[in-house]
Amino acid sequence: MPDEAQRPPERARRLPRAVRERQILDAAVQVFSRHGYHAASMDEISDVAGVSKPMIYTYLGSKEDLFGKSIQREATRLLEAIQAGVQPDLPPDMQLWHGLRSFYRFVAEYRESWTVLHRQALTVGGAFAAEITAMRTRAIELVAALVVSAGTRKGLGEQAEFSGAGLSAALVGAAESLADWALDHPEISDGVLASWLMNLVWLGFNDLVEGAVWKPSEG
Amino acid sequence: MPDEAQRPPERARRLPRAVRERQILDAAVQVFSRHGYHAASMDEISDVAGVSKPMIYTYLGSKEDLFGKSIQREATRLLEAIQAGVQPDLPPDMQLWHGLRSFYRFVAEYRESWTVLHRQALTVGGAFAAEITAMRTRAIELVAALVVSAGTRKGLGEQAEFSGAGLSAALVGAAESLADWALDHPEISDGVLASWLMNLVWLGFNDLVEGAVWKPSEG
DNA sequence: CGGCAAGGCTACCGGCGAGTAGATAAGCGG
DNA sequence: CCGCTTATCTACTCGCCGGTAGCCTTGCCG
Repeated sequence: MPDEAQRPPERARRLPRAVRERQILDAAVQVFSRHGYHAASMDEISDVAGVSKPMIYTYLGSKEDLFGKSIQREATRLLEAIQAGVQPDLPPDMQLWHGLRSFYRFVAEYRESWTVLHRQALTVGGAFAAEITAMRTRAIELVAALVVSAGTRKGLGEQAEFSGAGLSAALVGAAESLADWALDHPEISDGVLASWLMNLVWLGFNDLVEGAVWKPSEG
Repeated sequence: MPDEAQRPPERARRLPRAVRERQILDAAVQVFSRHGYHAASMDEISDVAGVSKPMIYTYLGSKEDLFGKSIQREATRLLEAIQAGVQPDLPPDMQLWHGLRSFYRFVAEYRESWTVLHRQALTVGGAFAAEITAMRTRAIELVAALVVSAGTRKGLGEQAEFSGAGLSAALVGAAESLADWALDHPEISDGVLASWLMNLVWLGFNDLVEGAVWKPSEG
């Protein structure tokens, strides 16, 4: 089979800059998610991307730049995925439910994105850690708003408002931890995962053992 | 002030091996918790410990050995702190309550230990990550046992048992996340933190907004 | 008071990996 | 078909850091 003439030389087919940049970012996310920032080498990233090292430097700058751009792209993806699934005019519990489902769908589909954001980004001190922490804080505040909203809607917002920040931090942590757990149990659907969390935090264990089960009232 | 004669020469006072080993481990935990495994340098650790680099190698072995021993010591401390606070003959909710309080007390007192265990240990692939993951899994299973025990005690263990693993993972994640949050809010006592979690997971938000509040039934 | 084990140090090696210099080739405009 | 822009490579430099060789020194023990 004379396929050598047909298939152009395996490596280094000339491609427009934008495409190469995307490939490099893909490779970077993959390698960073596997080894973390410090243990990842530019050589391995260039290997995975299928280009040579200088390309990375001419297109995307230093290792730190590259990491920053990787983080930024994945963070944007995550936020957009969640925002796409949430409808702001629904009641708080339904908003949370849809947000959680979108979140777990994203984690399942882009597990490397999630890993690099959740685990690796904090291990580089400085600006990135701050950026990630800020993003996480926004998420917590968003959840806190939902909680307070649900609380005041039923009266007695006092207690809920007081401990809202801490509780929301705990809830976000629970969601993240369950996401990690779900990576090892891909057979569990995002709907089930979200339901577990809703039962855990919205109804609570006590209601659960008494037989009450929360489930989406519509859609 | 003639204090030079009284105070023996600042550096390199001769000390027995056991003491030096402790100092080096203290320094290692401190530096590892600040920079993570890869970004930490043996030079900085030796600086902080107040000894020269070869001492570390003669006493505690390679960088990886040193990290392993640091992890091991801190993990043991954490486990002992928690076990010291828990009484196995109490009902499940009280056991969880006391365990959580001990946990938060430990994190507040040894924040560097917590950081190195929680954040940094996973960034070194291989044996350490596995060890830490195993420890965490044991914690999750322990909590799961409590949950199932509480569930069957009230009848209807079916549902609780089915989702117990995932829920426990979420609960442990919530506890960890709240611990991180508490690092930035040292004015919140361990009792309050533990109470929040108990309300979150044992009674649930729903009961909370309806006015019910869990509190320790004795001591 | 002398010797010797244990404590401790300075000064170095070697490799790995970030980052670069400078050459080469492929396609597009004329 | 000619050149020039842009994509791309090979092959290097250089500093940092894990790890070590060899030497000094303190103080206990007889």
